Amino acid sequence: MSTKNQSAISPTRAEDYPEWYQQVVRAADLAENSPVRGCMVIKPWGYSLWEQMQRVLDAMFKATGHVNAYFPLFIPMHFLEKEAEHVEGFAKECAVVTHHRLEADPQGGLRPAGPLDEPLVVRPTSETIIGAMFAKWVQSYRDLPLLINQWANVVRWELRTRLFLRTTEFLWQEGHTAHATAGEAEEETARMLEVYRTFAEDYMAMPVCVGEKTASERFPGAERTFSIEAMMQDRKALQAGTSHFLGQKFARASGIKFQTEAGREELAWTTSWGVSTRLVGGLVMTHSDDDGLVLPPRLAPAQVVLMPVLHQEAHRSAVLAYCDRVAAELRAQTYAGEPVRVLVDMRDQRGGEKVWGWIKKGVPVRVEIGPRDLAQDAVFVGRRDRGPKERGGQPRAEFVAGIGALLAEIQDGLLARARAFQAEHTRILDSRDDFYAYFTPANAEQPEPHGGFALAHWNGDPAVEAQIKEALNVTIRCIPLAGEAEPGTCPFSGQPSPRRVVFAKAY
RNA sequence: CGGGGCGUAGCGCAGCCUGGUAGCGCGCCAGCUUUGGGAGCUGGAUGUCGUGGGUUCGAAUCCCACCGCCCCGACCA
Repeated sequence: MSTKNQSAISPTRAEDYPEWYQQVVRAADLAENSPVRGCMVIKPWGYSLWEQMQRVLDAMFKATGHVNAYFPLFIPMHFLEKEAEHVEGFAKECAVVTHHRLEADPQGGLRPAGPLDEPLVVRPTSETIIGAMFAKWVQSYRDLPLLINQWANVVRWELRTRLFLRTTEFLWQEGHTAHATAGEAEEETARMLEVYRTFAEDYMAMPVCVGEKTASERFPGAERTFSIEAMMQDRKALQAGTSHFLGQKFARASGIKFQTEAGREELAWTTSWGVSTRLVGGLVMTHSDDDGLVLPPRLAPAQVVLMPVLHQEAHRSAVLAYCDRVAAELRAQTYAGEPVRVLVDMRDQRGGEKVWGWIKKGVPVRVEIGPRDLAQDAVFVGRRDRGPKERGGQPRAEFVAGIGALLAEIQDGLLARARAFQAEHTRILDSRDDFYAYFTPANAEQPEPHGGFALAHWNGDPAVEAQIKEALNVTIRCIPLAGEAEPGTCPFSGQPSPRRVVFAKAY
């Protein structure tokens, strides 16, 4: 087969962005749809990517004083009823278990038997059950702060799903903490938001806007919700992580009380924060190109893949030995304080197929090693952040010694490119007309990529927010925390505005 | 749940308008050839044409209902 496709992924981003996303996920073998509607099977390459994320985040949580625990999947239904806003927010999307036994039915199938006294809700999030446990664990101010995280699956019965971005069941971590004072809980909320920002930018190479949510976008039951918002290549915003200051609402609902040093009984102040497998989707849509996935080195399950060229039997053992040597030398090198992750692809497959396979899987550095390289003590190197044809020979020792720097260069390059993209599609807008024009595609039938982030003034009125959402499907992604608050005039209401907020279409 | 598109071999699709008993590409299997590159040739295996009903001598094709998938909305991490 001759090479006729210009790119490995079809359609391209420009042709059909949603379809491109699905094809990238598939071509990289990250995940596929399951027999159960809305759920996904995460395949080994996708899961190892999630494992990399888990590993880094888990270390960051531990470094900030948190410990892991595990709470049950099932929540007694009446627990959900404890916090009014929380019920309202999640009731619609809860899966409910009502039976505990199956028996044969007359048609030869199975039917549920043994109804439960009280139905169990499959956790959509664990505030309520963790709150119930915290209430038992917290007696004294000496028990605070209580800093717990759990890695778990949760279920939210969504109407519309997309691999990684929104699935019925997804994997995540949820941190839950209890504190003696509002100030400490607010500090915790900010601290974890900063952990997420660091992770997104330094590891995922995904620049984010950090800010607070408006009331309408707030977590059900939270007093304040903060998020990191990233821009995907179709210029839509992706909420990539959230951190909530829950005030005393859940403490009141669950009875998390403690005695102060003075002997008074007080309600604790709680927080919760989480990121999910949605981050994988965000990673895909931030860096990938029309040839498939592009992984930032710090999270790539394999940072370098070695592909021995084994055409002639006569050279086979020598090439393999050389390959092993290069692999060992690379593994002895470090990048970002860790040994370089090297994978040797020994599969009996045609060279071109193998190369394209790893391009589509996004491995940062590809190395082809054949007899010719061996003879010259060299390697043949390709970078995922460059074109597939842009590759060349290099002395072995030089390549090995420079691998850490090369990976750093790729990582930094991806972040810089993503930052430039975000900056390019962020506008300061001061008139209603400009705003509407910015978010209206020229061709409504086949909308071309348009819009982005708009920094505009807002008077703080939810009605104004709702009206914009209604008209343009554009929402306030966050009220940015960074930078000086610059007062101005809300172009939608003509009223004064304390500062600019970030508007965008969102996932 | 509304609007649009689509369910035919493992994957991607043609065939449907104008009914006659299923085809292409890739993949897979075998053999030979090739080898710094998503290989070439030859041969081969693989389909209750989403499900159920109807019309008909005959349905992938026409009609009805249902199910599922994708996109755009409503809802959401």
